[in-house]
Amino acid sequence: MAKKTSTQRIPSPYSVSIREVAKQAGVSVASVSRVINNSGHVSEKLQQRIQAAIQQLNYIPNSAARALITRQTRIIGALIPSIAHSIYATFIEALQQRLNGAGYSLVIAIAGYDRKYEYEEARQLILAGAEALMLPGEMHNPALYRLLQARNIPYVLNSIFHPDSPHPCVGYDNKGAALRTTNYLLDLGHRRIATITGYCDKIDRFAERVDGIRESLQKRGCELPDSWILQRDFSIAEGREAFRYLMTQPTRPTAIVCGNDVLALGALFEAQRLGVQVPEEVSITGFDDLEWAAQMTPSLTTVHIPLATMGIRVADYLLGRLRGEAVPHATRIEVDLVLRESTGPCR
Amino acid sequence: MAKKTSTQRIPSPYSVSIREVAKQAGVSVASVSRVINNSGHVSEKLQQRIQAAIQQLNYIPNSAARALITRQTRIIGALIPSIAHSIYATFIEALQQRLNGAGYSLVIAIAGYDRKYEYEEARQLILAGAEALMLPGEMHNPALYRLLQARNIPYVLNSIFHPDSPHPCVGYDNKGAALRTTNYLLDLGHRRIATITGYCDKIDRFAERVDGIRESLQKRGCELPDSWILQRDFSIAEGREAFRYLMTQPTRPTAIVCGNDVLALGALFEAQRLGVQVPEEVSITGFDDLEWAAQMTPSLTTVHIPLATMGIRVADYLLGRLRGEAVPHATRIEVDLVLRESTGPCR
DNA sequence: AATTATTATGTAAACGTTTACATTAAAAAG
DNA sequence: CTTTTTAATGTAAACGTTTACATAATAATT
Repeated sequence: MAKKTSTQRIPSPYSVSIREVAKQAGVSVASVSRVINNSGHVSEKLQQRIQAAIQQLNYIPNSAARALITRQTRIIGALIPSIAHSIYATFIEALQQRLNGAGYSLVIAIAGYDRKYEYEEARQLILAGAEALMLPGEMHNPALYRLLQARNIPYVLNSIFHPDSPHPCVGYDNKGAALRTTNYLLDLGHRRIATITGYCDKIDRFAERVDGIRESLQKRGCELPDSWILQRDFSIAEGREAFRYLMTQPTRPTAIVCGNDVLALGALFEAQRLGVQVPEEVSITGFDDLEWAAQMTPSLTTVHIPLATMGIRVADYLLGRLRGEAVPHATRIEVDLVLRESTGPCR
Repeated sequence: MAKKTSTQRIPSPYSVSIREVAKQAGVSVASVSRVINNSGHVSEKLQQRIQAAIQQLNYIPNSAARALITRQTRIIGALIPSIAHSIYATFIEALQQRLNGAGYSLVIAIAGYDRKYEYEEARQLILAGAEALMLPGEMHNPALYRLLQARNIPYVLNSIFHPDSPHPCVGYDNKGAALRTTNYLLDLGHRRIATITGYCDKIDRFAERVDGIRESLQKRGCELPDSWILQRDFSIAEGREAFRYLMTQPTRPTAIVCGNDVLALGALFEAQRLGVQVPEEVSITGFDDLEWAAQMTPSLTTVHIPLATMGIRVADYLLGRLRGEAVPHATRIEVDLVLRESTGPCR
């Protein structure tokens, strides 16, 4: 009776290993490795033979084996709330470009706005081998911070500037920017100012922006009533709805500070539909300076964020940490209020 | 004289290996492994002890070691031309969600519009361990196709539907959609039709859309003069410029088919600036149906693409291939012309 | 020419998992 | 109470690299 055939590991058919390259070139695996990583100590002659073999066999080193021995996956993870609006696009593009240039790959995880879910995504990122992480804002699951600490994983927060926080960050002063925006509207004579913004309890950056508006108003003896803080998901439709609501109230604001450009765009679109003149009847400001902000009619007064710069700074921070260099704990990105047509003096 | 201290490999300080978990739980590494992968054959009692040890030590398996032995990195790569405009956002988000659900990570590489550079990015992706790849459109470096073939890496093209091509794809019929759009304009009485679109030699999807316009016109005895095919980078500013150019010509088109929504948005913005009435003086159509297309005034007649569906189908194709299942060679995504306010009868 | 310093090349031991196979323990059948 | 079957657990060999160390070859010095 024939014995049952023992299952045997079937090698992946098309994989070429360093050993085959070495055999083809008639050298040792060590020399091949040295050529791949050009760590020197290989004669010109051998180098050529090995390069030829690599070409011939279409050899690409196995990343897993490499990562295992060097303890470097060369993967960096980024947690993003959403990419549904292009807010993050330029930023991520710059970040990725910079990381690629340094031989790292960026893995993006879309975390949504739930802290529990975000934690799971972060875990996945680490499981996937991420050596460092980028996180949006400061409000995260404490378990996530503990995990990063425990595993000694470099990370950096983006889009905020909190120099006194224990967590490193690269970003801008949300409160200050909103404060300046509101000051500008006050200077134009506006006193009744409302805000259409994101959910402050979920996204700290919106909370900070509201704080800035409130502080600016209070310093001039004005107030920001709770009923004029309209918190919405950020979509154009929600911005439109919120604007319509404000316009149907007995007392209307003369100026609206929007938490971001998407909401501002909604407000502008709805103003157009309702025949509300901007800026004559109501001034509108945004935050982000997305591409169309400058292009539409009326063009949008908004806070410009140098997103590409922020991407580069984030990359440099993480790369610096991974190289063991000294890096600044908090990096400030300067933002500017760009004055355009959507704001004007209060009538 | 003391001998020079020999360099020794310094183990990463905070990494916890499966061996430590095994020791902590008082079991063998095999049992720990079985629990991690819940491959069964482990008693309730041991399972609990092991889970406790994992929790206690905050153990996360080493992805590299795992990938090395299983030959699975669980990484899928996506080549994206650009994320500067949110065109890809919804698509990628859906794709990523689906892949994550199946335990895979998505690595995105921004490839730009240069085929040589794209090849390098693809190589990087494979070097990073990507088991499968998604590529936009069909026009790629032949070397890239050879590489994929040689290494037997599953891949799929997106945003096109070429059932007769040797390459698998998930996407829509660009030519057909443009043809239908143009037919609709012809039905409205338009005869002088121009197009503002992307660079056809770089991006096949734009070329196909132009083909569709041309074929539609020819069938009705009309023509698309070369001077009315305006190829631009896609930005709002370029769309504005192209529209202005068309409006200053001795003979104006009465309708403009734009290659995508961003260019259409530019045209609409410029029309507003110039005081050109849309659709009374000129009808404008887009392609993509981005969020604001429905929201602005006038709202934009455009081709709606179910991007989330496409993302899911792409994910399912690649996951199917990786599981060795039979998968459809070409999957068609149905697109619809959405009629809105930016188009009307020719005067 | 002999010795020493330098450089090139090779050998083999890790890295942290998974898993085939061996062994042991428990349950079922005789 | 054996014997057989089934399930639980352990042992050790891979996986494809990198790199410390050993050795061989070459160049520089005496």
